Amino acid sequence: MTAIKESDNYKVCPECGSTNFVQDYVRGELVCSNCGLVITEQIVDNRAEWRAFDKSQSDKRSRVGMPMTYTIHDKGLSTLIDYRNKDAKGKDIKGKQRERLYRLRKWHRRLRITDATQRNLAFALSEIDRMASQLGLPKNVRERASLFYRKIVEMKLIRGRSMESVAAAALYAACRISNIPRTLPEIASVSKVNKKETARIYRFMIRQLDIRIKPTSPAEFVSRLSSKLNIPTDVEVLAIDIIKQAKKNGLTSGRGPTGIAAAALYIASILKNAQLTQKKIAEIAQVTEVTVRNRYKELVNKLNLIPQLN
DNA sequence: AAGACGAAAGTGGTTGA
DNA sequence: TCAACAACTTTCGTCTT
Repeated sequence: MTAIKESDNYKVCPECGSTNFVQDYVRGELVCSNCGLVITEQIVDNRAEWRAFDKSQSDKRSRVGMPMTYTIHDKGLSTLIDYRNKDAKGKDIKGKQRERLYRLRKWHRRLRITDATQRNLAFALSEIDRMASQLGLPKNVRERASLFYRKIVEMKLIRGRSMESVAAAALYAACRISNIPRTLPEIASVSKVNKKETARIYRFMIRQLDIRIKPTSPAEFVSRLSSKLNIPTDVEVLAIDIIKQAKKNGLTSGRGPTGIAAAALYIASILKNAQLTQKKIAEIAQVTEVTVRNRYKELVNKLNLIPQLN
C-alpha cells in the first residue's frame, strides 16, 4: 500500500472531498483513504517486482535497455547442422570428425527441445501477465498463476491442450485462491479462449494439482458492484450483512455468487431508500433481472427481511 | 413510460447410473 | 455414454407507480 496525493484521473473523492487516495495493489483498487470509497478498480501495478539496495543492483535488475533484435534471435533458432556427412567441398567426412558431427547433432537436437519448452513457457507467462494487466490484477495473483502453469508444464500435461487455455485457467484459479473475485466470463473476455474451454481446463487443473478452492463468497462481489453503481457505503455494508445471514441459513450454496450479491444489494437499496433498479444491478452483475428477482424473493422470504412487504 | 413481476420454454453444465 | 436435474437465461405479457 502506497499513499499518493493525487492520481491522473481523480483529484477529489466524489464522496467526501478528500484528496488522499490509497492504491491497494492486493485488490487492484484505488481507494479514498478518508471514507474508503473505491474510486477505481483494476488499477495496474506498475511498480518493479524487484528491490535494489544500491546503484549496481539497480542496474543489474533493471530490464530496461536496448530493444531486442528479433532477426538475430530468429537466426539463432533456425540454424541446423546438416544431416549429410559432407564438408564444404562435398567430400565425405570420416573418422573422428564424423563422430564429432554425430555428437554435435545429438546435443543440438537436445538443446533445441529444451529451448522450445523454454520459449513456450515464456510465451505462456507473458500471456498470463497480459491478461492480468488487462484485468488490473496484482502481482501475487500473477505469480500464483505462473506457478500453476509451471507445475502443469512439469507434469507434462500441456500436450493436447492449448497454452492459452492453460494460461487462462491458471489465472482464474489464482484469482479464486487469492480471494480476488473475477468471474469466468471476465477472464474469458481477455483471453483468446472461450469460457467453456477455460472452465474445462480449470477443472482439470485443480484436479491434477489437487488444490481445494472454496466457492467464492457473494460478499466478495459486493464492493465491486457497489463501486460501479455509485452506491453509498451504508447500503454496501447492509448488503454484506444480508449475505452473512443468508450464509447462515444455507441460502448461498449452489447459487451463483453474482446473483446473490446483486439481490442483496437490491434489498439493501430498498431498505435504505437508495434508488436502484433491478435492471441496473443485473446489468453490472452480469446476470439477468429474473435471477435477481428469484434470489431476491428467496432472501426476503427466508430471512424475513422486509416484513412490511409481506 | 419505466420498472417490477412472473410464467414458460430454452440453454449449458453437473451428476450418477 | 446417456438421461435426469438444478441453475440460469430469454422472451414476453401483465401489473404497478
